[in-house]
Amino acid sequence: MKSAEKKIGPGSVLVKSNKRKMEIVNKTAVLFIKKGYPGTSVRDIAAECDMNLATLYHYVGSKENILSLYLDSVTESMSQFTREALPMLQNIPPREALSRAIQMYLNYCDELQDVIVFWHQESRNLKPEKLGRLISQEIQLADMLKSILTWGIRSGDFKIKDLDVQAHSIIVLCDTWCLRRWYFRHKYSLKEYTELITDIILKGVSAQK
Amino acid sequence: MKSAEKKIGPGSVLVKSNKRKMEIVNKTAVLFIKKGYPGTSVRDIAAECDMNLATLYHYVGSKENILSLYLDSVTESMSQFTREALPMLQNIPPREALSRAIQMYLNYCDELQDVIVFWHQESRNLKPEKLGRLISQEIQLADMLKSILTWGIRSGDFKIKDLDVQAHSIIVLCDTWCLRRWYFRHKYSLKEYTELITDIILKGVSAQK
Amino acid sequence: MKSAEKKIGPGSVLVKSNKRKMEIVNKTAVLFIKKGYPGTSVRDIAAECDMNLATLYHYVGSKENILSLYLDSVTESMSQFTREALPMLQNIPPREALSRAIQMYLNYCDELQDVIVFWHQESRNLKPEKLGRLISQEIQLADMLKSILTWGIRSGDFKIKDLDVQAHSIIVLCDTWCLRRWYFRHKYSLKEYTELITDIILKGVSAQK
Amino acid sequence: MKSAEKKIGPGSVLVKSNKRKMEIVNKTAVLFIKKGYPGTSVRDIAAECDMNLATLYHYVGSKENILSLYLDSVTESMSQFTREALPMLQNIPPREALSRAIQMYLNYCDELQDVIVFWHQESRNLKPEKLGRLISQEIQLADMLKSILTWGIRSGDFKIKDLDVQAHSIIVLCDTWCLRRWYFRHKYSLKEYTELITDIILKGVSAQK
DNA sequence: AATGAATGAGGGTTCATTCAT
DNA sequence: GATGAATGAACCCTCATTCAT
Repeated sequence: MKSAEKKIGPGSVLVKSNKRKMEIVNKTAVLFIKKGYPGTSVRDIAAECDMNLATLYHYVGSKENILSLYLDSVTESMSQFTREALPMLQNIPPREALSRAIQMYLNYCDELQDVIVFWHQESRNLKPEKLGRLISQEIQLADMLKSILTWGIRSGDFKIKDLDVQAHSIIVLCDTWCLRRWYFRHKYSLKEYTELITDIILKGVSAQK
Repeated sequence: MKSAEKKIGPGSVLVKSNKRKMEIVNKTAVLFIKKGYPGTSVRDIAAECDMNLATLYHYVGSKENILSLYLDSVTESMSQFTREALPMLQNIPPREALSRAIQMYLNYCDELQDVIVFWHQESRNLKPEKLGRLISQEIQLADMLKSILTWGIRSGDFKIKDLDVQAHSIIVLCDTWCLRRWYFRHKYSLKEYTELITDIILKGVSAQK
Repeated sequence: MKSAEKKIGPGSVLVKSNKRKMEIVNKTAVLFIKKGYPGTSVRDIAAECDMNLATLYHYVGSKENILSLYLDSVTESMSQFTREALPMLQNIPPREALSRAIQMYLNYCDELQDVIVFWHQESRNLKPEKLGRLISQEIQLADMLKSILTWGIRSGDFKIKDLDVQAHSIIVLCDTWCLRRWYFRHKYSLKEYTELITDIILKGVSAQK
Repeated sequence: MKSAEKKIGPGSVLVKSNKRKMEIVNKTAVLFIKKGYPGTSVRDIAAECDMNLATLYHYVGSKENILSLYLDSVTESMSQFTREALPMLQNIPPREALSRAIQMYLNYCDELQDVIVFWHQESRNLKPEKLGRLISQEIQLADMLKSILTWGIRSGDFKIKDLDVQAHSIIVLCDTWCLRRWYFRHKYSLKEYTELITDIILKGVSAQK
C-alpha cells in the first residue's frame, strides 16, 4: 500500500495506476463471483478487462494478489459499515438499537449477497494471514453488536448468558438470508425476513418477566 | 450388464467392486476436504489410493463422479441421521425433545465438521441436480424440527411466528459450530456451546408468561 | 487360418470359436464404418458385441487383427464376385458382356458402398502386406474386365489403346457411384447412373466407324 | 481485439503472426499426410515445428483448427486453379480446350497427389460444414468442365447425354492418377497417362460421325 | 471359456507466469 | 506502459493390451 502512505496529488502516476488497478479488481470480482476463484483464469480476467495479459500482470502482479486486493476492498467496505453504523445506534433504547442494527446489516447483506457467499466459499483459498483479516472483520462486527447487547443488559432490557455466542448468532442469522437464499428467496421478501428474524433474536435476548 | 443379473449378496463381485469404489471415495473425500475439489487432481487421488490412474478410472469413471458419489454418501448419512433421530424424540415433552434434537445434531455436526464445511464451500461445483439433493436433505432436517416445534405449539410450550424461519435458524445456529469454528473452537467446548445455543434457541421459541 | 486347413466337422470347438470370431468381425465392421478405424475403441467393440474385453481378446487377439480379419472377409467377397461374374459373361456379345459386367459391379458397389468407402479411407492403416491383398483384388477385377475387353477387340467391336488404363477406368467410374455419392445420390437413381455411365464407357471403348 | 483496429499491411503484427500460423499449418500438413489426422499428435506437431506445446496452441487454438486451416489453404489452392485455368481455355476449339484442361488438372493432381489422397481419406474427420467446402470446390471444378463441354456441344464437336455425370467422370479419371498410383505409378509416366486418359475421355464425349 | 482388474503410455488442452521488444 | 510470444507443468481422461483367477 505504498501509494496510500504517500501524500500524492490527483493526476500523479501512482494514482492513475491505482485507479487502473481497482478497475481490474472490480471487474475481476464479477468473474470470481460468477465462476469461483479457481474457475477464473487470468486470461478470462484480461479479456474481461479488455487488456493484454502482460499488462494485467504489470498492474496486479499475480492472480492471488487480485484476490487479496479484492479482499482489501471487501474488508474495507465491511469496516466502513461497522464504523458508520455504530454512531447511528447510540442514544436509542437498546431494543430498538438492536432492531435497527439487524435491519441495517440485513440490508447490507442483501446488497452484497454474492460477495458474502463468495467469501464463505473461497475462504479456503486464502493464506492464513489474509483469512485473519476476514475474520477480524467479523469480530469487529460482533464487537459492535456486543456493545449494543451490553447497553441492554445494563438497562435491564436484555438478559444474556454469553455475549460472544449471542453476538455471533445474530450475525449468522442475518448471513443466513444469503447462505440459504435457495430457500428463503422465493418464500419471503427481505422485509418479511427482517421482521421474522428480528422477532426471534429479540425474544432470545429479552429479559423475560 | 450381465453382472446385474447375478444375485447380489455378500461376497458377490458387485459388492467387492463397490467396496473398492467406496474406499476410493472415502480416501478422496479426505483430499477434497484438505485441498478443495478443484485443488485435488486425479493424480493426487490415484496416489492417495495407491492405485494406477487408469485403474482409478476403471472404478469411478471421472473426477466429477467421485464428487457425486461422495455426495451420495453424505446425503445418505444425513438422511439416516434424520430418520434415526425422529423416533428418539417422540413421547418426550417438546422442550426436552428440542433440546435433545439440538444436542444430537450438534454432536453430528461436530463429528462431520470437515464434511459440512466442505459442502458449504464446494456447493458451487455441483450441477443443479446434485445441489438439489443437498438442499433437500437440509429441508428434510428442517421438517423434522418443524414437527417438534409443531408439537410444542400444540402443547402450549412454544409460540412461534414462522415455522420455516425458526427451523432453519436452529439448523444454522448448530452449523455455526462448524462454520465459525475459527472463533468458537478455542473458546468453548462442544458441551458449553451446546448449552449456550440451546438456551438461546429455547428462549426464542418459548411461550413467554 | 488354422481352422480352414483342418477338416473339422460341424459342432467342433474350432468351428464354434470361428463362428464367434466372425460375429465379432461383423459387428466390429459396423463400428469401423460408422466411426473409422482409429475412432473405434476396443471397448466400443466389446460393448457392441456384449462381451467382456478380455474375452474379445481371447477370440481376436488384437484390434489390428480385427481389421485384418475384416479385410479377409471383404477380399473374399470381392473375389467371389469376380469368380462368379465371369462365367455369366461368357458366350455373350462383348458389348453386352461389358454392359452387364458394369451393371453387376455397380449393383455390388451399391450394396457395399459403406464398405468400399471405408477401405478407400482406411487403407492407410493397413500394413503393406495387407494392403497388397486389397490391391490384388482390384487387379483381379481389372483382369476380368480386361478379358472382356480383349474379346471385344478380337471381335472388332472394341478399339482400345491401353487395356490397363481402360480397365481401371471402368472400375473407377463404377466406384464413383460410392465415392461421389454426396453428389450423385440425390440426383440419380442407381438405374439412371448405370445407364449413363455405361453409355460413356461403351462409347469410349467402341471401334468407331 | 485492439490489434484488429490497426491497419494491416506488410510488416504488421497480424501478418507476422499469420505467417507463423501458416508455417505451422504447412509443417503439420506433412505430418497429417504421413501419419493421418488421428495418427498425428499435437506433441508430434509441436516437435516438428520446434515449438513449445503451449506456444503452438497460442497460434492455432486446437488440433482440429489446424486441419481446418489446412483445408482453407487447400480449397483456396483449388479455387485458384479453377479460376486461373478457365481464361486459358477460352477461344480455343473445344476438343483442344478439354485436352488442355485435362492436362492442366493432371499436372495439378500430380503435384498435389499426397494432398488429394489425404483429403479423400480424412474427409470423415471433417464436420459437415467443412466437408461442404471441400465438396463445393469439386463442384466448382466440375462446373468449369461443364462449360467447356457445353461449348463443344454447341459447336457440334461433342455429344453428351448428361453433363454432370460426364464432368465428374473426367475429374475422377484424373484423380485416379493419384488414387491408383499403386498401380499406375510404376507402369506409366504422367505424360503417358495423360495421353491415354485424354484419348478415352475425348472418345467418350465426341459426336461420332 | 470367461471375467474383473490392472497398467504404462499417451491423448488434447489449459494453466499462471515471464520476457524481449 | 504496453504487447505478442513463449514456456514448463499440470490438467482430466482414454488408449490397447495383459493377467490372475
